[in-house]
Amino acid sequence: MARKPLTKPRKHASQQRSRVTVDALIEATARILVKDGFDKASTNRIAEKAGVSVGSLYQYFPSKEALVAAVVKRHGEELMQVVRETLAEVTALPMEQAVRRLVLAAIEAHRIDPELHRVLAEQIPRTGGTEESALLGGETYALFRGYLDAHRDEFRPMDLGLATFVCVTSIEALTHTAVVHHADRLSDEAFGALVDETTLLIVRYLQ
Amino acid sequence: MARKPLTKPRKHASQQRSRVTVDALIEATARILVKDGFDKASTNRIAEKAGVSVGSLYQYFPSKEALVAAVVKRHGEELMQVVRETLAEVTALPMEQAVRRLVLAAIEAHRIDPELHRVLAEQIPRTGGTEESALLGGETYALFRGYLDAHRDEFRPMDLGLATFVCVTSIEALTHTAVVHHADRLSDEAFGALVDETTLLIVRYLQ
Amino acid sequence: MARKPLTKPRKHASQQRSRVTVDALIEATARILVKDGFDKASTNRIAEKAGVSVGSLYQYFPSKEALVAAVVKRHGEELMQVVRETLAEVTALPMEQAVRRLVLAAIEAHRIDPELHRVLAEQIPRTGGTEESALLGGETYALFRGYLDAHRDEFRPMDLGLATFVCVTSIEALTHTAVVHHADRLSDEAFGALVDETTLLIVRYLQ
Amino acid sequence: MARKPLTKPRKHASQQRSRVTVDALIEATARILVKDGFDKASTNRIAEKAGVSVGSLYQYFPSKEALVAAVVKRHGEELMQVVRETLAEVTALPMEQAVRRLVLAAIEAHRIDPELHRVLAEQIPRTGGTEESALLGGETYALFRGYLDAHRDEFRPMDLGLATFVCVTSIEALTHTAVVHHADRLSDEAFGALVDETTLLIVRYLQ
DNA sequence: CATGAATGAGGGTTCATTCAT
DNA sequence: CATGAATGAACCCTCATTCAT
Repeated sequence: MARKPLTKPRKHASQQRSRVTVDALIEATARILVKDGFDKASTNRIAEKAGVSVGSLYQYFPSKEALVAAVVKRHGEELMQVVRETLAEVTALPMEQAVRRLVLAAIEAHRIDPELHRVLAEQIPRTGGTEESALLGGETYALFRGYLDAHRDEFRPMDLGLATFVCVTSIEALTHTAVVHHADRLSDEAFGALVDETTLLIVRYLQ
Repeated sequence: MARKPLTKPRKHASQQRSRVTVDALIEATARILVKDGFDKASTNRIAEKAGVSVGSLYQYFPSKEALVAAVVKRHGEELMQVVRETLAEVTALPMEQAVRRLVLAAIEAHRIDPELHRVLAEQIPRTGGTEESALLGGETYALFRGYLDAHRDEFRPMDLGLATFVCVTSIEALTHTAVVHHADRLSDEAFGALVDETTLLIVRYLQ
Repeated sequence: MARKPLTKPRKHASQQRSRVTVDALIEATARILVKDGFDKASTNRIAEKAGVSVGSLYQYFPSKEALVAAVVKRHGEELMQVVRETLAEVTALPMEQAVRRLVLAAIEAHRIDPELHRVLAEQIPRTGGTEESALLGGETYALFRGYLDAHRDEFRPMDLGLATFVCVTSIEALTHTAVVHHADRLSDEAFGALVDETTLLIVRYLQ
Repeated sequence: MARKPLTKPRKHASQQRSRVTVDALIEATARILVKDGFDKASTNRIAEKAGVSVGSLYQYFPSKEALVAAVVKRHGEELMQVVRETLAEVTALPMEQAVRRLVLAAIEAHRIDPELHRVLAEQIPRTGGTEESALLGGETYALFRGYLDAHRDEFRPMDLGLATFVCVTSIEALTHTAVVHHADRLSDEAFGALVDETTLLIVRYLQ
């Protein structure tokens, strides 16, 4: 009956069995979210698909929201993995190449699980406070800003925070829209062209 | 017996009384969407807030979805109003001024009802096929592309379709994110700076 | 999305607790059907009378129809029990005695639960295809025809199928009408007379 | 709101316009009953099909039940018309011919509107008290009994009431089942054979 | 810990009936 | 009298959550 909106996992799943169960639940949730959407994703179905009982589900997650939050977190971490690695590789590169690599990384990130990305981006009742699309964690901003800061002398003088916002938001939007909404209609060349243009957009903006 | 999810209003509400009721329902839906989110917006509550009975609600809208679709449509038309007017005014202007005006218009459009805009953008189960956020109707693309086409000689040679996509998507994302997610944290100067930067982004890209 | 009217029970209720619940639900449905008729029999009321929650009801039956179908099935099986047993006992008997026993069996069958029989016969939206009043399953025809076939030499030459139809339909109608509609007005002697007459009707017809 | 179960027409529809409206309503009800069944027959739809407003419907009939009762009454009268005429014609005929004519009349009566007959017989919540299927009014019994009485010397001695019950019920059941449930599967010869058999059944019984 | 039967509030929707126009 | 917008009780059904086993 009571329906408290807890959002944190219940336990840290130290044991092996637990870990497996938790993963199965998160994965099942992701799959059902993709197939049926948030509203139709019922905890009973999730538990069933995960091969455990509803009771077990509630052993590890205090609420449906917590489960979804875990999916968001997991997917977000996969995204950040890509972003982090790319930004590390890119530090030494000249600007244009760096930007191009970043754009490619953004596309790659969106392609990890485009369907899931879409559902999470579109129909998850934002659960936290300010959340930057939740999937893009402030870390991306920090990393990118770090890059800009390190290469400050290659650019025109600018407000770093603002420039970061402009670049990150644009790249995110362009790659997201392309991958998530137009992937089927876009040929490889078209994607290539998009990368060129996006790179151009950012490079000219920063110069 | 199949039950198709109708999305069209049930009657055209030609009479006065009807018109008022329909408007009240759409408005109530918008308000409740904002306050409670899509999932918690129940038809009974909407009807109550609109000051009519559920029965009346279903006299004018065949389903909850149709009601929400009407809200999307109404809001979308308000947005398009702004976009259309601005693009008309702007045709004769030199590029930089034109772009600046467009960016301002985009902000203005997002400020019509930012809370509602956010809910519609984020948690409305996309109802149609491809829909570009549904709020941005293909018309925006067409209009902007028309502008680019008319001013082609002021720009570098480019793929018009692609350039339109890049510009529209970027402007949308930047203004949307700023207004919808950071409005409270942004001073007027900050907004001014954002307009400057966005304009710069687009202008340099097109030149 | 289409929503097919399921008619099969949801799970086979193998466990003890389940079995009890399922029986309670079927019994409650039967009782409410008798008291209020089909239209007024609501799932909530049925659940309440069965002493379980609506949720439980839907755990075992996917729809109201399925529940009613279960009642029909249960009652039909009780009827067939009587019919089957009687026809087995009767094979060796001379015709008149056999027919008399059959008529008595028909009355007995209708008396199992006359009120329920009436509602089922009268107001249950026929759920299957051709359904012979659904309560009388084709089996009765087959059994009776078997009897006629085995005793063929005692009768006049005739179309077995047609004769079966005539006999079964007549006996059913006479006993049904008597028990279901006139039980209160009929004395025991009157019933005795009815049995005599019905037997006479059939015997003379077959000779 | 209030839902009183009145059953009598509201006015006698003396005026011409009224008569037409009332007929249209009854006819519309019959058609919708056939097409959608009792549960799906809504007063709004009936009114629409009849080409009048719901308001007008309630001007002439105090409730949905009254409307259905009127349909039952009208159909019942059409049946009785046939029965009455036939029994009048038949008085002078020798028994076998008389019975054969009666059986044919019963078939004819069921063929007036078999679909409607079926719905009325099967799914109309019996609205009155004892009602003999309501469609068969006691008059049939009286008329048939009259015939038996008049020809008493041609038959064996018998309880007239009981014999009437047996004959009327059997003929009704056989013709009803044949026409309403097997009409499509029965050839003309099959119907002929059925008439022969039914006649035989009754004649032998009475002799 | 796991299980899954049980719960019941609440959701979307329909429809007989009324009543202001 | 006719109209049809409005009403709202009631219906069927779902699903997050609990708890006895």
